[in-house]
Amino acid sequence: MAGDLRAIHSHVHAWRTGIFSDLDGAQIAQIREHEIVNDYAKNCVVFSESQYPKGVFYIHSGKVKIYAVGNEGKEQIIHIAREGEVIGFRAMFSGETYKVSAATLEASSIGFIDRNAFSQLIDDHKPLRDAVIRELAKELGDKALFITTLAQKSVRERLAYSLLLLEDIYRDGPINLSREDLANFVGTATETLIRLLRELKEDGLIHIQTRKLTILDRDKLKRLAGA
Amino acid sequence: MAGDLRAIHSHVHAWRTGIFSDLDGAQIAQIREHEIVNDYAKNCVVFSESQYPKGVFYIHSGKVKIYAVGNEGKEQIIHIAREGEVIGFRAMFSGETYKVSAATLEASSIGFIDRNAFSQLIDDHKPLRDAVIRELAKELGDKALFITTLAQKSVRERLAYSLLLLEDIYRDGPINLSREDLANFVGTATETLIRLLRELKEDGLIHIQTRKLTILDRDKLKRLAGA
DNA sequence: CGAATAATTGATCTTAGTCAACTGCTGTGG
DNA sequence: CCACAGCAGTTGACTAAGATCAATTATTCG
Repeated sequence: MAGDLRAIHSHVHAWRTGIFSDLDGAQIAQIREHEIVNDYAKNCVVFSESQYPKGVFYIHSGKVKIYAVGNEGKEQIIHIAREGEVIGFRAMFSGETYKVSAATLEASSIGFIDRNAFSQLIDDHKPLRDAVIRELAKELGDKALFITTLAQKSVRERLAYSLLLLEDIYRDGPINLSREDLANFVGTATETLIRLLRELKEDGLIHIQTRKLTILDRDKLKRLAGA
Repeated sequence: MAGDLRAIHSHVHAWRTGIFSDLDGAQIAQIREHEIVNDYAKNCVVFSESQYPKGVFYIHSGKVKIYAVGNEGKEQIIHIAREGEVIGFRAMFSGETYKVSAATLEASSIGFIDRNAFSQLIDDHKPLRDAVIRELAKELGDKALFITTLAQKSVRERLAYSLLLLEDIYRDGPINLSREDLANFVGTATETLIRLLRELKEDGLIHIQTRKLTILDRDKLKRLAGA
């Protein structure tokens, strides 16, 4: 019973974030009609580069990495999506294939909404449409910052910046990523990442328990990431 | 008189690119009613980071760099816009301040369209709305590639890739940028950029005439830019 | 309990950034 | 029209950040 309550709570919460946040109950019910929910294990591909998108994905629970693969096979993680986020609509709107892939970082429950249904919903509901445009615009602003950070900052600064981003994404628990994924998010080699993590630990900025990272001194990290 | 003809021609052409490309004559006329055109000299700021957007800018002629300034004052050029492009709508839709600045790279003629007028146009014209969403989505895909390139490729590869992008932007003449701007586009130091340019010249891939760069061997550049 | 996979460490090497000096344009006023 | 100031471009020497390679130790999972 307690389990059910938690499930319901997280469900309600999820629909209150991201681009669906402005919709009322009736509209959400309408979306639900077109939604097929699937459970994904850890490390499952949700969609893959160069496919044509057939719809969008709504994350009910779990975490999904959005990444591009460079031509030496190295992943660059562009974004980590959490519950409440809709993913995969970029390509749907551009009319192109996916330029990125998506894979679960942990067991996740993800709904699929057919592209026609979603297009229809967007045409019919101005708030949803505005939310989609706002979301696209916001992400584009985020990417400008990401590009600048990548181009101008040292790996150490980028790591600090990334940890702060990740703390928000993993807001209800410790950051939980493989060293490789973390390195691919920061944009560095795994070995370099490990060395820098150790430095941060020795300086008392973070706590490390194998895969689980906790931030201890947010202010110092911010200073390290910025200026 | 010949001057007038050229002006008209370039004008007509400009409206045929970018997000306005799907509009018919009547719709363009309607936009024109709300447009104020200004001439900008070289190196003029069009809009600036942390301002609140009051509308969007339509480039009739000229080139505009869109850039972010890192906290050591170094510019990172995110995009170079050419005639036909609408700039500054990202921030307008996100409801935030500009996250980037825009400045002319050469003398340019740029129209301003008030935010209310533009919003109205978007709500009224589904094709324009779709074009805006498509454009935002497309740019987001481009940024994913840009991020991956920046994170995984050497400066040499990035330079090759950048030159190919720039060739398309400067499609009607040689690439014409200061060494500093080019370096800030590639994401490297000016000195490094100069050394690599010389190598490309010595290998016969490009031709250099002070500020003007021409690509001689597109295929080799593509190979250099990476698979 | 191993086998497989992930994490860590050390040593080495390369790339690209920084600093400093110098050259060569460009445009402006005498 | 030329000189010169100021800025853009170029070059060299040096340095350091970070990648790569190779080996070793933890973890995890069947």
